[in-house]
Amino acid sequence: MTAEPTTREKLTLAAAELFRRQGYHATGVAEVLALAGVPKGSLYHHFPDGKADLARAAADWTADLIARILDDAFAPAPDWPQGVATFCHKLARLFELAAEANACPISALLFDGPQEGGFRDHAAALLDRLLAHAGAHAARLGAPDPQEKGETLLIAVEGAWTLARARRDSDVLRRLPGRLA
Amino acid sequence: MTAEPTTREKLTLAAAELFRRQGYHATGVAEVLALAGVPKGSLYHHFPDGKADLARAAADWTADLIARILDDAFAPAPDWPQGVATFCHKLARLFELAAEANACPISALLFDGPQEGGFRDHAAALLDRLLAHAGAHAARLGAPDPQEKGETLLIAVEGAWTLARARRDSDVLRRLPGRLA
Amino acid sequence: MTAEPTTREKLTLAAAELFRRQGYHATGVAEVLALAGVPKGSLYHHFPDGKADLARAAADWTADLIARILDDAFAPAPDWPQGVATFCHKLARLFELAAEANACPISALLFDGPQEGGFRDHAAALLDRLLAHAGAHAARLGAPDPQEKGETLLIAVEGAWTLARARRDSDVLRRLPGRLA
Amino acid sequence: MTAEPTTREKLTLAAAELFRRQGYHATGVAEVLALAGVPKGSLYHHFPDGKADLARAAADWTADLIARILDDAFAPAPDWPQGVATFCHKLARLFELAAEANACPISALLFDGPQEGGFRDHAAALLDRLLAHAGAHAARLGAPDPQEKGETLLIAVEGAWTLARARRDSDVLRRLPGRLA
DNA sequence: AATGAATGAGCTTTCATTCAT
DNA sequence: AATGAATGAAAGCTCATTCAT
Repeated sequence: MTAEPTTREKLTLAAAELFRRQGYHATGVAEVLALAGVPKGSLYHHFPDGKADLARAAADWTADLIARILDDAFAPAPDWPQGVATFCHKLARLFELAAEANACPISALLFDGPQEGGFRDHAAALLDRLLAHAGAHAARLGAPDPQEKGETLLIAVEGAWTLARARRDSDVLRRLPGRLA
Repeated sequence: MTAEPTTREKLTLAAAELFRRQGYHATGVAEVLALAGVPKGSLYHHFPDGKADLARAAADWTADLIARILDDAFAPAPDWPQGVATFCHKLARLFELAAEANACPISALLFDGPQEGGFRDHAAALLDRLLAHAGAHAARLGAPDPQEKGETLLIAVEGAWTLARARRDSDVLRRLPGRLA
Repeated sequence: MTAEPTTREKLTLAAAELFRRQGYHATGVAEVLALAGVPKGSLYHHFPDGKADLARAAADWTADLIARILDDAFAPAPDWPQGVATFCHKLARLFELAAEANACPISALLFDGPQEGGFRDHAAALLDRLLAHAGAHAARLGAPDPQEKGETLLIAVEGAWTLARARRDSDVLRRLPGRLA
Repeated sequence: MTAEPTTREKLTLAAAELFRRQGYHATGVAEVLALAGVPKGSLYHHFPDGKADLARAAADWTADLIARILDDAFAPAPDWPQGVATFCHKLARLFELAAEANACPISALLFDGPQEGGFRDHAAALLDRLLAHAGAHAARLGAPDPQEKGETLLIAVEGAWTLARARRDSDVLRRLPGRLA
């Protein structure tokens, strides 16, 4: 039995979904409210800074999602390369979930947001946490140069998602481990 | 002797610059006109479809720029890896030119544009032309699997630009050849 | 030993302060609640008609304040002119209390309030009471034409406060008795 | 044959009228646009800072109006007191023009406006110009202490308008010269 | 009596575009 | 071809108020 999500959660999820699919600037708060099923006035009760706050919450939520996928892929892995392979397959499935306009969640959360406020620094901090997270898995699995391993994984995944999106083909992500070898 | 750029060229350049730095939706036509130094009413003579036309012209211009950089890097190269190294260094310099908010020109032109019209297909075609271009250089230089070489280069460069942007550090691009080896 | 003010008193004081400083329409109920340190939901228990009620209470409180200042100035005065002089000096001190944006409390309470409801008539009645109050002091002190004396005092004080405010200089009020002579 | 007023003039006049009658904060830009008969989008072409710009323009227009009334009253006057009398009668007529809610144009333009931006200083400068204007007439007519004469006139007129408004009686202004004697 | 979430009408402003000259 | 005024839909946000606990 799943509890009814709170208004705040509904808004965060709707924002994360729409900002990723359409981008921050291409998405209106009215769209977010409609998808969340929440009336206009409620937004500013939970997110006093409005759309910018929504972007922060969506970025946080997305970073948590990626961290969880990293853990799911690497926790049971016997070594780093097999963890990478599992991670890429999981991302390919994530890619397929949103049929149209699959912006990479990581890029989307990092680079499209309010220009004012500390959004960019906040996003950069989230990325650093993700890189540290990946690096920790690499170290635990005994990979040499664990921090660089994490960075390389991120670079590869970001680039592959871009090509997958242009081609509308999730297999670009699935074939990524082979390309890296 | 460089001729005074035409109004159309001024608008295209300004649009390419701003769309890359801020994104299509975050940029207003008024900003483009101001940067181009062109009066309000002129836009629709040169770009009858307005902002969407501007996006197409900016994407074309950017694709030409990347193709030119590819040629400059690979034409004099003795083999594929050395061409890759030169290309990455040239991109690092391009990255540094726009001090702030360095969106990757390739990603920016591909994914942020008008949702209507054939923009997305147009952008995908531009990317395919760039991949073919890179693949041709790989073939000419005798690299095995030339088409895949081109794709891998694109993936690596896209991902590295992303990390470089988050870190605000062009060296991520300069160190990319070492990482690929 | 001063008792802790009631919620109603806290709200009235905060409203009187803010309505005078910024005007009724420029002040949000949220601001009043914040200054009073009272939670959102409490307002409508104490002031069922909401903001309009708050305006009435603030006007009443302000009228009482002015009446008290009149009494303090004129009760010990040997004659009308000396009472006027004391009153002007007391107002100059009141002016200085609120460093910025010193709207005259009398004007503020009279003319900026809800447009509906009997607010305007209520405020006019308060002013008449103040005029009668001043007139009574004039009569008691043996001034000729006591009612007109009260009116003239009000006119002078209102006008002087206006100039003092524009000049940000309380001395305009202090020099008023000399000007009247 | 009066020329059709420009859009800018229509907006300025409508704003001056409504801001005086209702106050700056109680007036919506939509009301101004409706009274001016101008579509929404045009406002920001002529007044880039929107409502705040409108307040400045309305204040300027009102200051010019008062200066003109001063000139009309004092230019033909044989001495200062007779000029004052004429001026007060002209103001009484102005008072009657706007049947309801007759805020004093001078006070309204000075004290109710945007809180940010240099509005307050701008308004204070306008008042100083008006005071200098009145003082010049006093000097020309040979009145002693001409500058103070101007200030006293302003104080009296401001205060009298306030009482006239509360009483809804323009005669307060007409009787002002007698009171000053 | 007290509380914080909920509510939607209304606010000012920005937008890409069109029109008249 | 060039220009600046005009246009109204839509944007993000604030508001006083009501509701459920």
